[in-house]
Amino acid sequence: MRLLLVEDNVALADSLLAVLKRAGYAVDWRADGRDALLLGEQEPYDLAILDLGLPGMDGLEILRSWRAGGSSLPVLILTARSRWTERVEGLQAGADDYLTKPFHNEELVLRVQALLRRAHGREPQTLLSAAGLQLDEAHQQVVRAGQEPVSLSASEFKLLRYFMLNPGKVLSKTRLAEHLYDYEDERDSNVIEVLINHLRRKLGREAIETRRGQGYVLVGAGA
Amino acid sequence: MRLLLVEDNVALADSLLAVLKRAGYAVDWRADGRDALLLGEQEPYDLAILDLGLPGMDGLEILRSWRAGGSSLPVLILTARSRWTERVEGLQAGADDYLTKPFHNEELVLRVQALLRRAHGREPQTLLSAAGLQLDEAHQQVVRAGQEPVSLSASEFKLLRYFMLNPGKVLSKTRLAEHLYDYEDERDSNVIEVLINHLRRKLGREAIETRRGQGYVLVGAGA
DNA sequence: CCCGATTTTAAGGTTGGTTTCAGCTGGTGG
DNA sequence: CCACCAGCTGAAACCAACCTTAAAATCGGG
Repeated sequence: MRLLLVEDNVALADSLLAVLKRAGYAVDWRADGRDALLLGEQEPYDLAILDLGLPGMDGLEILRSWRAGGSSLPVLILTARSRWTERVEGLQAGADDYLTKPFHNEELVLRVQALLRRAHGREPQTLLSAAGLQLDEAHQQVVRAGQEPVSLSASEFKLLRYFMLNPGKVLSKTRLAEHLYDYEDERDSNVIEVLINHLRRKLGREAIETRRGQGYVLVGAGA
Repeated sequence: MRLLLVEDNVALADSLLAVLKRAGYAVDWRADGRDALLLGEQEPYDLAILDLGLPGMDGLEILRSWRAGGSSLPVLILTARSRWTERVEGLQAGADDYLTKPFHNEELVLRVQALLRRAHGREPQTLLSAAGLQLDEAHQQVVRAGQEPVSLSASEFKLLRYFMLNPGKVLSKTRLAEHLYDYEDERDSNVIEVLINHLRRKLGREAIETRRGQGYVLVGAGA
């Protein structure tokens, strides 16, 4: 699967590139609107992710130009603003989906998957792999190299996917909770600790390391 | 794989062409019925997609003419109407499958794949089978290995077919609803649960497993 | 227009994942 | 060496997701 990412903020683009590549996509990145316009016309991408508010040429213009040229390339729009009219404008210009910043990386990956599935027809093989684990979205289970598949509950799955999208990174309990409950204000509870416990039980004690006072890390399984 | 697309609506044809090409097929497109008739007789296509209600010559006539000439070219019919009698008429004329507009691109590609697989002998003839079940498109029935056929209502059928096209995969209620009601926005209801209940009643309780918070899976009938 | 079949809504019961809780463990700084 | 506190863990309580049934709305054929 080849994606085109059009985003002028370098830091954000870097992070998105990493996330998308880890999710198994081949991604090209352009910061300039005109470049992107041409590239999208010439190369056979499966999907484009388009930021609005670009230098050189606005995202909506690019999109309209592609559509005018008869392209049916699936397009996911990113924008900082969340006004309802903007959303409508984007969809009218021919966008297939719309995501407002800030967003969770996971949500981006989910939307990309949904769009590819819908537009492209065939279910892309979605195996997210990191740290000696393979996460199978289709079957909602994990496989440790050479072992039986382990089935996970909904929140265990969501948490593990977050870890696997950020392997080797220390993730604080606050951040994990925010991810799990979409910005809900923090309660005084140890839910995360319990879930971590469940995951360790299913994946092996050593899979997730504790960094006292900082958070947790998903570590590579030996290999 | 060479496909022939016969469709007079230019916009729709464009979009279908894009989708099918992206799915890896070489597609020729004809808008006129007579052209298509000749082309289908002369060229060695692997499959034809035929719209009903064409200028020049109706889709059903083309199909009947091909069949009269002894062709066994797999044919997938597209139509705007959804009446049950039409469906039967199409299948009796020699169509191999039948798809009513509007439909998801995803579904079109899935059906094309299924038809090609079937035609190339990799699957038992004329029946979609998975998980110990066989789906009889012509009669809207399912057969469980070695048992009486069970007839299904339209939506039960549609849902079950989606399950059988994705055996072993976890399908969320949202996704099932999207598939059932082509793009209609999500209503707050338990239709899917009720339908699942009906299917379980007809296929056996264990045929569909529930993954709490994630969706449902069609499981193989124990071998 | 009427009748039977199908689809949708609604309501109450059930269940298993989620959350809480209470006691425990072990690292850390004084 | 001790006290403290972050994190661990088993089990109980809770609640949203799910199931089931039945009645109401809708559809399709005659």
